[in-house]
Amino acid sequence: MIGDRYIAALDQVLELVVLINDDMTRSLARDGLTVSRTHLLWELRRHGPMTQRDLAAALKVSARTVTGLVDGLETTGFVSRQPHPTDRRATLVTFTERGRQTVEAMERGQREFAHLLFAEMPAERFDCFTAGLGEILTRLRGIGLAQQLPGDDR
Amino acid sequence: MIGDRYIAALDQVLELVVLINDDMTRSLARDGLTVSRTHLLWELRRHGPMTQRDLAAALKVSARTVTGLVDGLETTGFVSRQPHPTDRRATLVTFTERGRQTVEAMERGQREFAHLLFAEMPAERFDCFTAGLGEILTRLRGIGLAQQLPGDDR
DNA sequence: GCAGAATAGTGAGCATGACTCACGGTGTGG
DNA sequence: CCACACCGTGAGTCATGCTCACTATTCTGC
Repeated sequence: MIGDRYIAALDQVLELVVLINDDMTRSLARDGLTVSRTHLLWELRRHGPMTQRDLAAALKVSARTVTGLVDGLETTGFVSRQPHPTDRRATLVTFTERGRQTVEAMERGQREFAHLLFAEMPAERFDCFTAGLGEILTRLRGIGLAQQLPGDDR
Repeated sequence: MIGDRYIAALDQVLELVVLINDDMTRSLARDGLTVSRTHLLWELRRHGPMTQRDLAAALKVSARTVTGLVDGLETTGFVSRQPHPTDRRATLVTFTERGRQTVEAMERGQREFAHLLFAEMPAERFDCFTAGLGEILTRLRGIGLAQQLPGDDR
């Protein structure tokens, strides 16, 4: 049956999801980080200093959760809270030197990881793989939105 | 720079990981399940009734965690605890009727999902995609073990 | 210019899932 | 038959997530 090949392919995709997740979690733990806290650092890297409110929106998480994440990152010395220059209600979350260096090191690590995954792959297969991946992503983004609508909007 | 294409491909893979994770979490929540509890149900599906100790080993999780997962699944009526026929220390975790039906429904859902992802993809691209995916998985399995050794053995 | 609405952050309290440590009940090998 | 190993779980901890309530501030509309 042809559908079995699809099942097998989906199993492969799911295994990939698990392996990537585990690998990330493990390597982050070595830096004293968690996945959620790293997402926050990444967002900070992309946007520069941000208010916690903006972080909550960017991470699609409640404001309260951001308070907790920043608490943790502040305790472990990756970020610091600065007063907002014009809005005394808000705080600006900024990198410490250690935080900045850690994120830069992670970027280098990611580059190495990408190389390790793809560098030895024949160019033709790489192109075809990314094409297939892109097609799946497009499809997933579509149904992802479709499935969100009935249950919860947001 | 050629490495940028690898980075872009890795970004795609990471986006896939996130999308799949979110999709799974959402659809499981509709059934009153979580990812962890579903892993347990899956293991039960593959092996039949199991002791909690075996479940802990299969899920790569502490025995205490399994107690909590089974507690939850028992409360929501997916599994039940049965006395072990020969070892009075152990309990056998078995499906309830509802649990069995739910898992079977999930299997059908997975089949549909695989179809939805791949059925419209040209055969040639599908073959090439799965080939690339397989290559990456092989590589990841290798380094996954390699990376475990220095940090933690286990 | 000032009252009331909206916004920013956080305390309190809850659920889940992961861990360790300790402990009681049970099985088993010497 | 006794010491040791093993099964499950209570107790306590940590990290994420949530909501609700509250304070402090800012903005708006009259």
